[in-house]
Amino acid sequence: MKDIPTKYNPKPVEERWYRFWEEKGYFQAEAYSRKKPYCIVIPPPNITGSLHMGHALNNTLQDILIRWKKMHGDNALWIPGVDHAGIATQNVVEKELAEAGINRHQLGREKFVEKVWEWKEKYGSTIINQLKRLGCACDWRRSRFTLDEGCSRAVKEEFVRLYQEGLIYQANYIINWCPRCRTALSDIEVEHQEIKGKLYYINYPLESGEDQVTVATTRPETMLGDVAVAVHPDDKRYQRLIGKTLILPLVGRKLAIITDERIDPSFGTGAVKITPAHDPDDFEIGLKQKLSQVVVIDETGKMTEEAGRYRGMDRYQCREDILKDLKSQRYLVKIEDYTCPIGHCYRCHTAVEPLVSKQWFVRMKELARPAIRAVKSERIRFIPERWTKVYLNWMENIRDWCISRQIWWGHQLPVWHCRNCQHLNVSQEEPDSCQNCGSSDLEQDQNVLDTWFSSALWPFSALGWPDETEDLAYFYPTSTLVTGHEIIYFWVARMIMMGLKFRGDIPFHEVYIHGIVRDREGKKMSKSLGNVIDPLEIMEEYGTDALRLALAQATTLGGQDIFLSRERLEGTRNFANKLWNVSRFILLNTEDSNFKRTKQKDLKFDEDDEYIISRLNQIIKEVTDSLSAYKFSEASQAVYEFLWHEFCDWHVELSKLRLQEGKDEEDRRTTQWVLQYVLRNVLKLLHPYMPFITEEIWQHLNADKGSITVSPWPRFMRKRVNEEAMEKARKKYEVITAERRIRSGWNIPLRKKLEHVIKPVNREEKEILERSREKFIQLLSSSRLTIDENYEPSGNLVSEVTLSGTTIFVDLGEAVDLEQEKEKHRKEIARINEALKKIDRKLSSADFLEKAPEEIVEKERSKRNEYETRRAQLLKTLEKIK
RNA sequence: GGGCGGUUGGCGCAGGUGGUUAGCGCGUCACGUUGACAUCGUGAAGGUCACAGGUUCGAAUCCUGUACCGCCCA
Repeated sequence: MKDIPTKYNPKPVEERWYRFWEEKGYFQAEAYSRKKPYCIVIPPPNITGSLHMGHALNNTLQDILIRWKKMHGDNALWIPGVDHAGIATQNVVEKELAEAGINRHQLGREKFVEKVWEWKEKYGSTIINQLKRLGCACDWRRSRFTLDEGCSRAVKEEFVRLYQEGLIYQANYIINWCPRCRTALSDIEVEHQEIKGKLYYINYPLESGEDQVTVATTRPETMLGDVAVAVHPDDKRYQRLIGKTLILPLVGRKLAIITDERIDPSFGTGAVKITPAHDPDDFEIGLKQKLSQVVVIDETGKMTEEAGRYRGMDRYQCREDILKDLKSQRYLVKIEDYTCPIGHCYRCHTAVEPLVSKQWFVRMKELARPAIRAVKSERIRFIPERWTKVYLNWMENIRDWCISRQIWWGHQLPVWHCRNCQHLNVSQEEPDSCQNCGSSDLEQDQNVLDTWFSSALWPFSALGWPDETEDLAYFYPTSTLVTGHEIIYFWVARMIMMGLKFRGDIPFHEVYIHGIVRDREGKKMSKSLGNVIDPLEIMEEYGTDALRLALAQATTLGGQDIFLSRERLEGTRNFANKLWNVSRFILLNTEDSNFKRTKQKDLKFDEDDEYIISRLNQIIKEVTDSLSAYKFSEASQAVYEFLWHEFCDWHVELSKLRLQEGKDEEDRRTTQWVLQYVLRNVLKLLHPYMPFITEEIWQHLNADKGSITVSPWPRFMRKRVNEEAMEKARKKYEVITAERRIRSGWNIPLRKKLEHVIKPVNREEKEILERSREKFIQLLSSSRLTIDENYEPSGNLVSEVTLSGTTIFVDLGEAVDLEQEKEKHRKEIARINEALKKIDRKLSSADFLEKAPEEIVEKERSKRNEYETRRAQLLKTLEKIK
């Protein structure tokens, strides 16, 4: 303990204490406790993932809540786990195979899935280990995987029940198809990006040859699948043509000119080609008007047989060829620049192709209804509140959910097709024979389910569902969900729907939505932009606690996006070092005391003690209140300010004199006790944010077993807040600050001792200052100190005045030019005059006196008095300067 | 096109329910190596709170509109 280094070194500390916590089982929670449950389920990171800043933020906030609640006395459980991430994981393994020159089809489904499991065993725990480095207090015994045995049963249960209730159906419908991943995607898995493209105007001649219609399109290659041309029914330009027939250029197909309300007359020419097989809007129109669907692009993005001589061509190459042909045959009228949103696969960013395909869907309206109610009735609360609207807006316009994916990694549908009678056998276990015809010629559906279909169950599947476990009974509904706004639709909404559906209860009470981590320029951090700040690198360089504190401090109540920079991290690292060093000081100066055995009644607190204990209590309240309201930043800021700028800057400095041995033993013991008392409480308040350094110091302080992790959270004690003592102490600190302004103004270093005269503004202040005479002599570096209410300044004196009007004079000894001193005072007087004018304006307004609350008026009056007193002092001093 | 946010000193941000001498961190300037800490200390400079109206005794804070920036949905 004697050789505590002057610099905090995070690395060994972090390794040591995380192991210790795990070994002691501090993160474990059981259902049988009589304590209040507090439960968070982790937003399961993707098994292919590696910790990025978004994870770091998300999990830091959860860890803060868990650690705080645990100290607060709740039975806090944080359930960890990972997500099997169907498409993403399959992509990763396929890529690996491709390097060896193999594709999954050569391997076959079974072998491929085996390979993915192997991959999972090998790399799937990367992110878990990174979460441990971050300090996460998860109950790792309970770690779950969305594809483990229990979750798989849960998914089957979910599917079968929804199917039996008619909420799952199979249909031929236009869906979003990723030609690279070769699978269907749900609507929200498509990201729209504005792409600079062209708008092509093409002439479609009338069958009669007497006229033509110009249509505008951004995707000319889809014209091969055109089955009609549509205009708005009220569009005057086309009235005479409605019902007539056009000939599709290059193809020769006959197209009817139809009308539809959905056509926007201001787009292009107001006449739109209709391609039901390749455009979602056209698909709807096609259904309504019973048009045929001509499929011209296949699942690989190539042109089909229907495309005639363009068959087999890539969709983009086909576009070029079509344009060339249209041009040479004089059908192409003009080309305009046009920017339009193009859907891209959220996993691989390939442009999505709308395709008609047979897929499985969940009927959402009925599931959404109770989920809307749960939020509207405030049984579930979003924080910040504004996300409620975002959630409701989506839920109220919800569309059916395409849940089947044409990949191999995931939950295969519990559906068996009868090859004999085509009956669909839907059941948890594989049936021996068809329930309809008894045939044993069955084949399981090849599709797997959307990963979110299993994530939707997470808050209860992670607690044991479909079994009715004690955990489920005790911890469900969970308490808080912490996540980013980008997955409100994907995950939050679906958990609410499924929770209500299968548990008859909400999955969580509160949803805390935090911002997205962005770089200095406000861009979202991403590998492709090369602007990532790697949290692992940061932990290495600045320490985990510094990273955590920086992230927590960067959050706002409004859930604004977060900007992270190295400067900010330097700041929190420095703070950790400050904490380290003040602890070092206290440890070195309290070695001969015993905090635990000291009784408060044997101590003698002075004003400075009262001040710091009062402030500590206010901070305890502030931190506790802030955390209760998810004000992560405010809470940490409060301790930060308190520790550094009140405790270190003032109290510790004032303590130094009192720690001298052989002077006043009682005072010395008191000082030691207060230093430890404040430090211990500060460590606790900081522990949720900075678990490692606080544990390290805590262990030094206690030098015995136990852990700060399970120490009780500080309690706010109103009676320890002594307003009067705080007021008095502040008066003292102001005098010292005033003297420092003098030194700074005249460039006098502290090492040079000076003669000081303090002229207290009144008897009361005189008493306060007298009591701290010794402390003043030390802090002011005074060779002689006079405190005199009736002091009449003379000689080469410079001075400063406090807010209340107490003046401190310093004799500069030799003759100095006092012009700048006079100017300073004049300026100050002028400033006071301005302030007084403003106050007088208020106080002379009848309206103000009449309508403003009495206490506000009173405040203005006392402000006025203070200003006047101060001005009087300044004027008096000014007069004496010659 | 609809919706949601943002606009406060050079930079990044705080400032629920109106009354503060408008705060904080970084940066800047000056001084400083007093054994906890130079990852430090002391002091200082720097803001018509985007703009225009309105409500009010009183607006950074509430209302309306405008401008610019960002995000989401269609």
